[in-house]
Parts: sequence; C-alpha cells; structure tokens
Amino acid sequence: MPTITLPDGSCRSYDSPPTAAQVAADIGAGLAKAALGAKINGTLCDLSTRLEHDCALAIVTAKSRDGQPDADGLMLIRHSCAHVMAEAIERLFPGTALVYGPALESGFYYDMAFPAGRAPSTDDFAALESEMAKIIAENRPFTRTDLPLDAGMEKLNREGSKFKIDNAQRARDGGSATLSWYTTGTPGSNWEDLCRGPHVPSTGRIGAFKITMLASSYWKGDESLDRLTRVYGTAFATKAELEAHLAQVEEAKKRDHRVLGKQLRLFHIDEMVGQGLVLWTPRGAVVRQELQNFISDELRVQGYQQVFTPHIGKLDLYRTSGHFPYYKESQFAPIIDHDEMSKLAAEGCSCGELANRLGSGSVDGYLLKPMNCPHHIRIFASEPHSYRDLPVRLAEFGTVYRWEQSGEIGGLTRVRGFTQDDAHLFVREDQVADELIGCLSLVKLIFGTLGMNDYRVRVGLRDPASDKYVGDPSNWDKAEEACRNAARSLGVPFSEERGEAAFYGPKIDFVVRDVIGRSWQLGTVQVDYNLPVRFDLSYIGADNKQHRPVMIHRAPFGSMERFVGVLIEHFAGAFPLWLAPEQVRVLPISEKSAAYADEVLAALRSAGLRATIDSGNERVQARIRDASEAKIPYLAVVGPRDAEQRAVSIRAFGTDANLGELPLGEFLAGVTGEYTSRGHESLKSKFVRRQPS
RNA sequence: GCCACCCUAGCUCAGUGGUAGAGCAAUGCUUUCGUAAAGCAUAGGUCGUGGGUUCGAGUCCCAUGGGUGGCUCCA
Repeated sequence: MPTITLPDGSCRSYDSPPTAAQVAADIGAGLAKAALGAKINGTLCDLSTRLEHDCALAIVTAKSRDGQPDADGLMLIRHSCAHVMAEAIERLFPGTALVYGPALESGFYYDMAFPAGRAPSTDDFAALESEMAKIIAENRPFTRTDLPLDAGMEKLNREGSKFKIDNAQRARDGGSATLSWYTTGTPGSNWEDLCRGPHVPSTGRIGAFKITMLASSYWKGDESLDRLTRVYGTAFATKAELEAHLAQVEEAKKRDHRVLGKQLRLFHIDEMVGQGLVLWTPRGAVVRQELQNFISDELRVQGYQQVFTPHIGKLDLYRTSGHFPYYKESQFAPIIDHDEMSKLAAEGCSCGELANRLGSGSVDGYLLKPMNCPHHIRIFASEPHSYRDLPVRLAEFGTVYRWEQSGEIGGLTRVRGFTQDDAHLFVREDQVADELIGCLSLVKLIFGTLGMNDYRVRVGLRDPASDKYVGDPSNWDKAEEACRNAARSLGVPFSEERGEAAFYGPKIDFVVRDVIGRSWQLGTVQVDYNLPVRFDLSYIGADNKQHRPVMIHRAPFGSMERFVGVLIEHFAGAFPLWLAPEQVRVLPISEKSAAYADEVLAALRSAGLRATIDSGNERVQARIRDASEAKIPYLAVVGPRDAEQRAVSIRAFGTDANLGELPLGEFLAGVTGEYTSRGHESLKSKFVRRQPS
C-alpha cells in the first residue's frame, strides 16, 4: 500500500504499486499526456517505473511551472534523441560501434567508432536527420529490459563490443545490481542499446532536434586509447524552442570577442607574425593600459614593488625551477647560441641527441620564459633579507611564451605569448594567511569594479595518485589548508578539485565563461613551498638563523590577453568610459560650427580625455550611427546654438536620444569625474536624473 | 597534435567546370544639414599558398598555411 507524496505536499495511497504514469493519469489527463518522466525521491526515472514503496514523486514534463523548458524534461528528450540518432547512424553506416552517448547542458552527443574511412561527414546530416524523423514519426516506445549482471555480461561478451563491455564493467564497479537495455520498440525485433536510462516514453515525444557537428574524441578521454567520432546534436520539446536556441547561439556569436575585436579594431592576430601571437592595436592597447594602471594603483596601496625582467633566461634556470623538465612539450624550443651550434654541427650531433643533451644539461641554451617566477626569485635572492623585510612583493606585467597545441589556439583566450599581471610574494609562514587574503581582495576588487559577478572559484589540489607534483607532502598539506581557508574567507561558494594544482603548489582560481559557454581561468593565487627549496631561498629570522620563505604566486587578471577577451564579451564591446578607447566624439552639425567644435575637442583633450572629432561630409544622423556602432560612450553634438551658449548637446551610448544641452565646463567636469573615478561617478546618471521624464 | 568544416575586394558575403559579383567601407564631386545610413561617380581581387586533373579550375583532386567548433592539453 504505497503512499505517494506529490510536490504540493498532497498524498495519494494505492492498494497495489502503481507506475508513475498511472499516478500522473490519476492527477489529470492533461498531465498524463504531457508527462515525459518521473522524479522519484529526487532521482530522474522512466514514467513506466513502478512505485513499490512510499515515495516523493514529481512528474517531469517539458515545461517548468515558470513556462520555461524544464531541465529534467530536456535531459530526457536529449538522451532519448541520442538513441534515435545512434539508431539512424547504425542504419546508414553499418558496422558502427557505439561507445557513449550522454545528454549535455545544451544538447547531446554520441561517441562512435566507425570502420576506417567510413565515418559520416556534415554532408550526411540531412540524410541522418530524415532517418531520425522517420523513427520519431513511428513513435515507438522506449522499452527497458533489465538483466542480472551475469546474464547481462554474457550477452555483451557474445555481442563483442569492447566499448559496451567496458561501460557495463563500470556500471558494475559503480555498484549497479543489474544491466539495463533500452529498445526503441519491441525487445528482440527493434534497435536496442545498453543504457542506464531514463528515457521519454516513446520516440514521438522528441519534439524538435538537429544534428549540429562532428568532432573527434578519445575513448574515455585518453589520447592513448581509440580515436572516436563524436556526433553532436541538440533537441527540444518544440520546434519554436529549438529555433529560439539556435537564434540565441547566433546572437551570442555577435558578442564574441573575436568578432567585436575586428569590428572595433581592438587587436589583430597576423598569420605572418604567428599563431597565437597577439598584436595589440591602438584601441585595444588603451583598454589594456587602463587595466594595468588600475591594478598598479592598487599594488602601490598594498605595498608591492614593480620590477622588470627580460623575456628569456638560461635553460639551467628553468631546470632548477622544474619548468623545463615538467613542461618541455609546451614550451618554445630552446635558443642555442651560434658558437655552440657550430660546435654541435661539427660533431655531427643529431636533433635527437641535441634534445638529450639539452635535457641533461650538457648543452645549455636560453628559453623564452614560460613563467616569471624564476626571474623574480633571482631578484629576491640577489640580496639578503631580514624577517623584518618580509613580505617582499615583486610585481611585473611579465610576458611569457608557451607552445600551446595548434588546435587549441584561438582569439585572445588561448595564445602562445601573453602578459601576466604577475607578482611573487616572499613571506614568512606566519604571513601566508593574511597575504593570501590580500591577494584575493585584489581579484575581488577587479571583478567588483568591472561588474563581473558571474564567476566560480576553484581550489585546485594535488592528486595524490599522480607523480606530477614536487616537494614534501606535509608542505602540500599546509599549503592546501591555507588555500582552503583563504577561499572560505571570500564568502562565496567554491569547489575543491583534485588534480588541478600546479606542479609546485595548490591554487585558488577564478573561472568565468565566455559567450559560447567555455570556461576560462582568469585570476589565480597559488601557494608554493617548493620553489623556495629548489632555489634554496632564505631570510634571517629573529633568532638570527636562516629560515625558508614561502612563496605566493598571484595574477588577479591572469593574462591581459585572456582577461581583455573575456571583458570584451562581458561589455559586448561597449566599454565603460574609463576603459573606452575613444571616450568622447565631437560632432559638428556642419562646417559652420567647425571652429567651435575644434575648441570643444581641444578642451576635452587638455582635460586628459580620449576625444576625437568627426567633421566628415555626412549628415549628423549618419555620423551618430557610425559613433553608435563604434560604441563610444559620449557624443558631443555642436551646432550654432551650442556655440552661442558655449554648450554641447550630449548623447550617451545606450540611450536612444539627445540628452539635452550642458554647458561645456559642466560636461568636462562630469566626464572627467566619471573617468577618474572609474565609473563610480557617472555623468550619464546625473544627466538622466536632471531630465523630468 | 586528432576529427569535421571554412578561407573570394579593407569588412560581410554571393558565385554548383565556361569572360570574377553585391552591400558596406575607401576616394572624388555635389550637398552645409540639429540626433541611428543624403545623392552621383571612381577605384579596388593572379579567389590563402603550391602542385595536379581538364580544351578550360574560384569551383574537382593532393599537399601546405591560417581560421572555426569539438577532443586532448593548459605552469
């Protein structure tokens, strides 16, 4: 006699265990028709699941109560659509081995192994989609069959797919008591797939779908295992929702920093210069310089000292730090001087031999620096330090070079040369906690000032099973605890992730998403007990003995390139006044106002503002349009009327109309205030308040 | 590095083996204008690069560079 509790708190009792579908039907015919699945005690299940015991039940439909697509409903639809796609592919591409096909946040994929040379291409999408449409039109039920582990494994061994056998083994290792198959239709006669489920009741419940792309993947994400083909798609309950989603994806592409970067002429990446090497054009350089000024002001307040170091260093420096051996594959190849090169050539040294000798240290060279820390460490070590001097905080906008894989490079977010707003703090152990909090406050200040609230915090810890990490485990424990405590002090949720630490220490990362949903690490703070050991750093303590300092590595922006890339998307290219490459554009109504317009321009420039004039031959309307497309914060339109009153007519970006006239002096003061306060004071808001409407 | 797709004028794109096109931008002229595109004209391309097939290649094939989306990697 199970009692079923519904989300509204009401209960229903049954004499014999009903299925979730029966309960839905008892609640109402409409719900029964709309039902896609069930949530039983919070677990997503098939609608056909029999409710043997008392439980909390929620019927899952395609729409939540707020009218938006329901996340669970979408999950069911997409996972089911992955099956339909797999069936269509197996039909059109015989010999395909299925591997794994989950639902995703915005769609689904299915990994498959195709016979050599028989993989589909994007040209096959239309045929596959029409095959899928047929399966959906047939509206065949998703039928679940459970087999005991032994019988299930036997069936899989008979069928012989190593991928499915592996999936089953993992299910077994995960504690599953049975193995389940889903047939689209009648078991024995229709297509089936080993699957944990759940699914929608029948294929007809998949409303609208689209195959979106092909990619390669590795079995279990391991590049030493089989190369698979991953087919991506997405599905929604209705065609309208699918179209809305696709439109939204198109819309997001318009604020992609690569698109806006070109449109607004913020940066350029040139084939002739090299992949992943960013050329900051004048307008983008302004944004970067303003950000650097902003953080530099704050560093002075916090007692940092600015240093400059070269772009290369001796290879041995990076052998000592560990960077060269640990990241050999992802660095630019070492630079070897002419004499050494001639000598090696005379000896007939092969490339392989050269690599060996560079590794062992019997040949030295120089390395484009992959990190700034070794240089800063040598500055710290260049003079003795008393415990009274600590913390020593050395800051540099340091440019580093990394040999990223070619397929990974793109835009400003993943590049081969980038500038970190880097600093290294050499601290006593008793100072670690306070200094960490100081570093985090910088990151918070940056995110707060720029209005970037949509980030997550990740504490990256070492993976005890990996041999990638250097140093004493007890120091690691201390460092990890320090990071955890500092992260707690932030007052925002954070996740702890094993295996995300740097090789020399744990870290706290700030991660944001770009417009197409990819995550990027921006700010980072890392605790390091190991490099001070490797470089034998010390300071003289109060006891007149030598002590080992602890290092903190931190970069609140992370890399200027990546940060600006994300920032362009955050503002959709419409930078606030203090960052805007062009802050004010003066628009004379006609040549008759040219003299006064020049006067306004000169006044703006002497006030330290980035101002230009557009005295082109176009009508004002056209020039306003140009300026709007350039996303310039303020337009100062001047005509004879303004000249007479020594005023300007203001138009602000984001407002559709002329805000009215303002005396020139007042405008200058307002814009300057907004600039120097980095947006704390806003001329626009003052101005808008003055307007009666 | 792997898989798929893409590369045509400064930009966005059309061009399905038969004489390289459009819009915007640029330049010149006319217009001197009060808040999101005035009019006319001109110029601009060995179709990423190198091979090949063909009577003929922007179009088909091969190689190579670059880009985009995934995978892997990311100090």
